[in-house]
Amino acid sequence: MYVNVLIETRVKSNEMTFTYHVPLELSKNLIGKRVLVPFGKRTVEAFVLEYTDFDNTYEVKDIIKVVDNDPVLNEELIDLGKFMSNKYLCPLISCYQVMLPKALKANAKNNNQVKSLTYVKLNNDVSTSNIKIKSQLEIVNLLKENKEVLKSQIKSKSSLKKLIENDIVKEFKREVYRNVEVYSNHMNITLTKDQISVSNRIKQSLGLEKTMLIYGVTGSGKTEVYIDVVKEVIKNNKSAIILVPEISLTPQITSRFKGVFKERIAILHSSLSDGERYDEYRRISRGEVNVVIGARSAIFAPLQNLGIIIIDEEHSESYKQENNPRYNTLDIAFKRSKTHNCPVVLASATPTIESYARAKKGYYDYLELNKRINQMPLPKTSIIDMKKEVRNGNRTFSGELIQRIEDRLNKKEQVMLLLNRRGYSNYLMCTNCGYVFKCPNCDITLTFHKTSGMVRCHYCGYAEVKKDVCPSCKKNSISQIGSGTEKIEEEIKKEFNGVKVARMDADTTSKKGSHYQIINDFNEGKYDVLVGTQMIAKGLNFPNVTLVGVINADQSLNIPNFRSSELTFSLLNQVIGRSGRANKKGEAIIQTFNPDHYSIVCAANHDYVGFFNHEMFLRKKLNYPPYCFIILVKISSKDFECGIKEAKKASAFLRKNLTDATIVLGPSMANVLRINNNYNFQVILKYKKEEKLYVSLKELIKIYEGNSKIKIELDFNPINL
DNA sequence: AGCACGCCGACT
DNA sequence: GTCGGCGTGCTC
Repeated sequence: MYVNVLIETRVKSNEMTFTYHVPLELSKNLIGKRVLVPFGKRTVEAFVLEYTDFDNTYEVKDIIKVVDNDPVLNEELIDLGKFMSNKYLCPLISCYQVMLPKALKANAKNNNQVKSLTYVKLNNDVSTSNIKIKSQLEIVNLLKENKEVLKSQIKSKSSLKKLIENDIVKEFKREVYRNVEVYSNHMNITLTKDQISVSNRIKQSLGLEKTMLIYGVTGSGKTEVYIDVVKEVIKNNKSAIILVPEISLTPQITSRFKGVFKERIAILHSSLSDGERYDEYRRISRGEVNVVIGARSAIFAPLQNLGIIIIDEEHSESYKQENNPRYNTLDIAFKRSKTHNCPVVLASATPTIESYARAKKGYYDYLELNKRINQMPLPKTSIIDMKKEVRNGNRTFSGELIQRIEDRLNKKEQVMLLLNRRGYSNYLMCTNCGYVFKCPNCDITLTFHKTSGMVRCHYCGYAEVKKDVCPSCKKNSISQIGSGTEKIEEEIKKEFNGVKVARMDADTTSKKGSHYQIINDFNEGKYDVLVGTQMIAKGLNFPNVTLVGVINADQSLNIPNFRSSELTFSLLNQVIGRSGRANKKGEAIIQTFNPDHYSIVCAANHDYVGFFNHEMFLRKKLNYPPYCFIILVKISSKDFECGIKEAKKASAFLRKNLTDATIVLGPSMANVLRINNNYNFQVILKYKKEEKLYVSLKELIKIYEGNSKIKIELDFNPINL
């Protein structure tokens, strides 16, 4: 018997498999299992994809052993991998690897991470009557009473050892799951009329392959609707996947689900250890849970009998994987929805332009939650023109923001301040000669990390000790340019004597549990002000927050990306929504140098539709999605000249081979030309319908396969453009 | 990833 | 001539 297996290696074609012979004693149900095979001079793990006939064109080797008792890839996942590989033209093996937790990937070193505990019990075949020693008798009596006892609970180790040696006591191992600590919070909540009507609409669609979009303003209680619908799904003996962006996978939301679904839920978030993740995954694949809540990769959870897929904050960029395979979670959700005949529910206060457009066109069912559950109006929001403030000498905080913060401090209410720039990490410049510290390998300024005293490159990882003397003019005049969250924290403390400030960004939340700690402490009123990056904008619910301040709304507006307005609108909308969530009226202040920009004005007016219409007008005019699809063809090389030459060839090839229905732009230099000493060029394809697309792209990939000087990569509907 | 193969410069 | 540098291609 012979099988085709998939090996992690840079082979010619994306789907190339290798054929092995299966020794008779190993030969049952190998599909989807991992096997150990000799490969060249190495021994590697491989996924078995299919049975095949003997092939005499090359010498076929034997499988060494079968790694798994149960398949790690079921039929649906095998199929899903092929679908992804075809859709994104990426290596098939990468699709399978991304679906699985580390412990189940096909890996060179096979580290099975099943945790087990050792128990002891009496050997019933051996008499205990001639035991005289007191400590041994105690153990025997204990085992007579309790049958099975954890080995570590028995105090007299030497006596136990003796009993085991004499075959009176047997020890055995039992598999256990690691104890994943999840806070559980059960609230009895009565749904509002609006929530019930949305919930009912979804329930009516269970069992159908369709997509529904909930446009729900911040604080409209989407979580309750999810819980209500999932309860119904479970009643029908089906299962549910709920996806949330990683940063909003906080205890505030997960504990709500845990409180309702108890041990029937698996929670997959990034702070799980590899072992914990493996345990959660096994619980899912064994059918011990029927609800999975997690970030992007949870879309691959091998639940049988899926009844619904809910994608919360569907606009979030985190649903697109930014390295190979560059999949979009929504695509995978639609595919699984088709397989299982179940609805996909997308929800957001700021749906992507594409999703809302599809809902308007009737491709998606449109549902709306347009009122806050507390019946309060959305926060009154003012826009502050920072150009005027700077003229008055207010560089960081406007007079109005200072005055409002003071007011809240007096009232013992809380304030959140958003600055979408991580930490203090800004670039360093010599104020004498203008020298800027740059990475030697990339065209990127180095960012300063105060904790380690190092400057780092966020693209290639290069790091060096921060210098105090300018390498160019030798003057002692290096200064940090711009302000990050840490600087805001400092300045707030300077401005208000005795104010208690917490900061939440990538630097303060790297430790396990610190995220929860900050949220919890702020919630309990241990701090007056919470300063943070976009991390604080999503999903959090603090009843006592009545003021939200955006320090610099232009940060995301100025990035060179056709989605920058959408991003800005969405971020502002989300963070404003953190204000006034309970019974106190909320307020928000946006500081900006572009007070007339439509994304800022619309965000302040809570006007999604206004924003949508304006943005659609521009997208149509400039021919961007949803009026077309975009594919980014990335061409990179260590050699600048070679890169340009091949990028030109690639664009010429595409112009020649694609029809006139496709616009081929470029080649041009990538946003950051040089990363890790690789020069990056790009060709952009815009099309509505292109029948020769896949044929031509496959051919293009083929031209460069095995070319070690040039790397070519495709990004379907890129988010960074 | 690791190893063989092969093509070209330096040197006993 | 021959040793060895490393770029290139292959592994069922």
